[in-house]
Formats: sequence, C-alpha cells, structure tokens
Amino acid sequence: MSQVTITLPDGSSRAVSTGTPVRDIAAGISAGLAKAAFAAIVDGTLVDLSCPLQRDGSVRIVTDRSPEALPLLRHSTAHLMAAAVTNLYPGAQCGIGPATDEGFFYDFIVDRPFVPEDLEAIESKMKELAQQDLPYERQLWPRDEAKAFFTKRGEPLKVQLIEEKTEGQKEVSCYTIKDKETFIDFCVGPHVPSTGKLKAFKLLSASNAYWKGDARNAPMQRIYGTAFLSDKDLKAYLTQIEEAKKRDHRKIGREQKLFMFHQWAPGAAFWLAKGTTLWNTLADYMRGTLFPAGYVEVKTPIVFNKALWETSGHWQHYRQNMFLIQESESEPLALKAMNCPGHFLVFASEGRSYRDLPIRFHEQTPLHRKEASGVLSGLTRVRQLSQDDAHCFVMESQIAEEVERLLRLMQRVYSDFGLKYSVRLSTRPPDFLGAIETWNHAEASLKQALEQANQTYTIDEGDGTFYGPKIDVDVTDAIGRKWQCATFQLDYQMPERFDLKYIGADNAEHRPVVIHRAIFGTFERFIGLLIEHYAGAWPLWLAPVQAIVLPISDRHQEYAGRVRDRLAAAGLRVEVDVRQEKIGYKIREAQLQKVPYMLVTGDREAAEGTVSVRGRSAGDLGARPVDAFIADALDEIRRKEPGARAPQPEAAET
RNA sequence: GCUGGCGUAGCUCAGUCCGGUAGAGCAGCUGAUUUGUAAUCAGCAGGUCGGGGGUUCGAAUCCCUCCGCCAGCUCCA
Repeated sequence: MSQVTITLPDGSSRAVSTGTPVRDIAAGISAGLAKAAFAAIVDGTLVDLSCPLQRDGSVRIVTDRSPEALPLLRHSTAHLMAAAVTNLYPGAQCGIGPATDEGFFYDFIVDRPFVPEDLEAIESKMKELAQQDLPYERQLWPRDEAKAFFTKRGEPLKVQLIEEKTEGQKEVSCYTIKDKETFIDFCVGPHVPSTGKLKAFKLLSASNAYWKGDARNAPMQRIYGTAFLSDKDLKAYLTQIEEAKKRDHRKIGREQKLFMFHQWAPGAAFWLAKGTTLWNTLADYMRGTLFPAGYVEVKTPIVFNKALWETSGHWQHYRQNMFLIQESESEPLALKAMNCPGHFLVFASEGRSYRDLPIRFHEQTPLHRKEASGVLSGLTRVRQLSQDDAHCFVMESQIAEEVERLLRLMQRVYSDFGLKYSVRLSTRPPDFLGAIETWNHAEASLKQALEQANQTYTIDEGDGTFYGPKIDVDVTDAIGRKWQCATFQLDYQMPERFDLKYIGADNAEHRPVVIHRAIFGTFERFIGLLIEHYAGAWPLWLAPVQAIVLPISDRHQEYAGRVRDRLAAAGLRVEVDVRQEKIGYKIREAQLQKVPYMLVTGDREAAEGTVSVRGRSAGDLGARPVDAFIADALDEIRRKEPGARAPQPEAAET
C-alpha cells in the first residue's frame, strides 16, 4: 500500500497510507484534538475532516481556536437551517446560504413570507437536529446525475448553480444531513463534521431578497441568523445588538432634540437648536483644521444649468440621482449633487501659476441626491447632505506629498474624536479611462503617500473609480461598527473635461490633477456616527449644552442667573433649570440628557461665590469657585477631552 | 424602486383579529410645595386614530389608493 508523508505545523512529519482521512491525523496526535477538530487545512486549502490524503503535503487541523473556524461554523449552520426549513416546509426551494461577517443567511422560495413564529419553529428544529449530532456527509456525484437529481427534486435553482459553477467538471460535491428526511445540498464545502458542533446559534430576521440579488429574478425569502463558537460569544453579540439599539442616533437625536424629520421632506433633516449648535461646532472645527493646512473656503451655487452637468459628465451618468428643475422657458436646471464642477469653474476663473499650487477649495454647502425612497435611513442615508468637501488642485509631482498631508490631517481629526479606522487603497478597475502609465504613477504615488504617513492599509484590487484610484477610510465606532467616512480620490478626467490648466515653470500650459477629498464624509452621517459612538454622552467640546445650572429653590434663581451669565460670557454653552422642582428631579433630567456638568447652586454657593459641580459620570465633585470651574472647563474643551482619549463608552449611564 | 412590517396625544404604547362615536404612563399646563445630588402631591388639558376614497345605519377597526417610517434587497461618482 502506498504512503504519503504529511508535515504538521510544528515541523514534524509522519507517513500514513494514501487515502487516510485527515480526521485520523488529528486522532493520531491526540484524542482531544480529534474531538476539537472542525476541519483541516491541507496544503493551504480548507477541507473536511473526511478528506482523504492523496499526496505529500502540509496539514493543519482547524479547531475552534483557528480563525477559519467561525465562518465554517456559520456556513454549516446555514445548511442546518436549510435542512430544518425543507423539513418543516416541504416544497421549499433552496437558493444560496453563505456565511457573512456577522452570521449567515439562506434564501428560499416558499409559498408565503416567514413570520416570527416560523423562525421560532425553524430554530427549534435546528436545535433538535443539532442535538442528534448528525454527520455532514460529503458525496461526489457525477455532474449529470446531480443535475438530474435536483431537477427531479424540483430544485431548478440548484441545477442552475451546478451548471454555472462547475462547468467542465465531471463530478460535483454535495452534502447531506440525514434525519428522517435526508437534506442534500450542492455545495463545495467544507463543513464541520457533524451538527453536534453547532451549539450557539440564533435566527434573527427574515426578509425579502431576489435570486442573485436581481429584482428581475424570482423573489425569495431570506432568513438571517448568526452562530458563534460558544454561548458566551453569542450572548455577547446579542448584547451588542441591544447596545446598538440603545445608541440609535434616531432615538438619541429625538431625546436630545438634535434633529427631526417630517414626512413632507423625506430624507432631509431639520436641525433643531441643539443639533445646529453641534453642527456648527463641527463645521468650525473643520474650518479651524483646514485653514492652517492651506485651504480656502468658497461657496458655489446650488442650482446649475444642465450645461455644467453635461460638461462634467453627470448628465450622462448620474442624472437619475439628481433633482431636476424643468422650467418651460429655460434649459433644464439641476440641484448640485457634488461640489466639484463648481470648484472647477472657480479654478478656471483666473490664470493659475505653478507657484500657486496646490490650490485647495473647501466647501460645506448642502448637496442634494435623489436617493431611492427605500434606502433612506435616519442621518446615515439622506437626500440633502453637506460634506466637509474640498478639491485640491496639484501638479502631478505633488500628488504623493499632498496625499500624505491629507492622511496626516485625517489621522489628527479622527484622533480628536477617539475614532479608530482602517484604510483601503482601491486600484485600477477593468473599465478605466486614461493611459495606463498615468494610472501606474497615480497608484505608486498613493502607496508612497500611505507609507510616508506611516499608514497601514489594505488593497482593493480593481475597486477604484473609472477616473482614478482612491483611498477609502472606514471608521470603527465605540461598539465596533464600521462606517465609511473619509475618501480621497485622484481625478485625471475632470481637469480634461473642464480644460483646467496652469502655467508651469517652463512657461507652458499644464493640466493639474484634482484630489476630491472629505474627512467627515458628510456632516449628517458623521453626526449620526458620533451620536452612536458616544451614545449621546458628548465630550465637553462637542456637547450642545456643556453645563446646566440647577438652583436649589426659587430664592437661588438670581444667583443661578449670574452664574449662567459668567459662564456664557466665557463662551460656555450653559442653561439654567428654573423649574420649581426638587434638586433630585433636576439632576435626574440633566443626567438623562447627559449634560457634562451640573452646577448646583443653593445658599452655601450663593454666599461663597461657588458652584457645587456634579460631573455626568464622575458624580459629586464638590464646591468650586465659579472662575475655577470656568478655567477647568475651558481647558477641558481645549484639550478635547474625553474624545481625545481612548473612547470609553458610557454605557453605564442610562 | 422592490418585498414585508408598521403609522392611535409631544414621546412610549394599549385598543384593530370578532365595526358600536378613543385609553394608560411619561412630557405639558394650573395649584399646592421652596426643595442639597437620578422622579413631591393634586387637578386640568391634550387626538383630522398618516392623507384621500369606498363598504356600512355606524369605521381607529373591513376594502382600495397615496404618503411616510422601519427591516431587508438593489443602489450608493
């Protein structure tokens, strides 16, 4: 009998007979490993434990501690769910059922949508199947036989998948879970050895989806669920979902009276007084950051003639996303969906010298995008939005340095908010415009800039825009969710379209390169992100109300008013709670509003010229002279605490 | 835009299945209380039941339609 030699991660090797399943390797190492084994990686490929070893190579056993385990487990859980569904709803057709970042889903064609009771029933069935510890058995079927089988079983979608995914193959792999009914699914695998490995899962929601995500195809019902390696992890995830609900910016926005929506202006926020204060704080912060970095602020029109959009190409490519104004006597007009064309006109409005470059136009005016009604969502997806937009006009030789400056700017901004982030470089797509050398140079410049700025990044091959490569930044908030915020895009096309030029040192005309860039992204989305990041407990420098004066009784109103005036004169955002309520009541309200400082003023304070300071999270801090409090507060604002520190979710504050 | 769910007082929600002219808590207002670190007591007021149309003697409730919100799909220069 022939033998193969396999190498283990510790460098040791052993010889086994050809065709030995990897399971036996695990068993040969230790009984514990065999028990903990989920799958194996043979020569870099993830395979089932049942996979027979055919040639010499490396073997690593995947256990619950391996990074590969979780997606594998979730994929297997999706199969388990499909088994439960076909068992409970005969005639249900299966689509696809992959693992996702947060769990898994599986799509089905069924007679009616799933309701919550269905999910409970399916979950119970899954638990039952898991308890029986049924093996996931891999079978290789002749391709034609598999097609015939699924055709006969009334699963045309599976037949279609086999045809598309296994063209030219003689055999296809299928997995079975054998209960009273046998569930068979076409799938490359691999899977956990048996359903007993699936111990911590939960179905979360059902919704509509389309076969292959295309609305022209058959409508399907998708069930989402999640699975983890332990109950503890599952519970932690469910707790996090609860926490996310508590932090929902729509809820906190209403509670703190930051913004509102009205059905007569869908997708456009009304900024209430406190929200406007917050907005202005952010807008001024950004101005204060950009001005020293060499930016100038401009304001360009909101409505433009169609001609502008034809020049920019938006009329051809983006018109369906723009609000058009059609008046009988004029050419069509359109509300701007981006600032760039306006900035190009400003750039072109005077002769530009190489000595002037880089030129950086910053603009915060509102933009309008006609988003489909179904995608609107709170502040995160709106029709009226404002960006911390800017366009940098540079010489090609300046790209790397300019992008490096941008990266450093971004690093500073996010650290001021205590936000972590990750950076992606998106490179040339298949349908690019322009010369390939230009692209190569641009991509090299971006990489150079990333390295110079000490910025780690990943590469999204082929995900750039058709007019240039870009850098996208995903911000991670205090509870680990990602939000796409900053974006830096190189653009060689628009300068052509708008015939932008500058006079170089050689006294000849040259084409500048444009960098489209934003750091917040949009104010709307960024504020939504910040609300959820801080859970409404604003650091002092951002808080719409930084301090509230709480007089103990009516006779302290006058003193409270004087305290308020002094704080306001120092530039602090301060209010007084003048209601005839007990101090405990006023404190409770202020706590719920998450006002950073509560200043209790009674007889003692009025007599001594002090305030008794209560911190939102620190509690009673004792009496302090008014001036001392002001000085401390201004210092805290200047240092942007606590946002400048590692974000500490104040979840304990309810 | 598509699929499903939802829309009742400022907010959170009950009432809708089985049609009989709207209910709670909080917020608000008034009065009493003058309060020392997370809810003082009492009273009052507040609603075109998302809009329009229909069925019916009678519609928050049943039907049609439009709008909005939520989840998901698709989209996101």
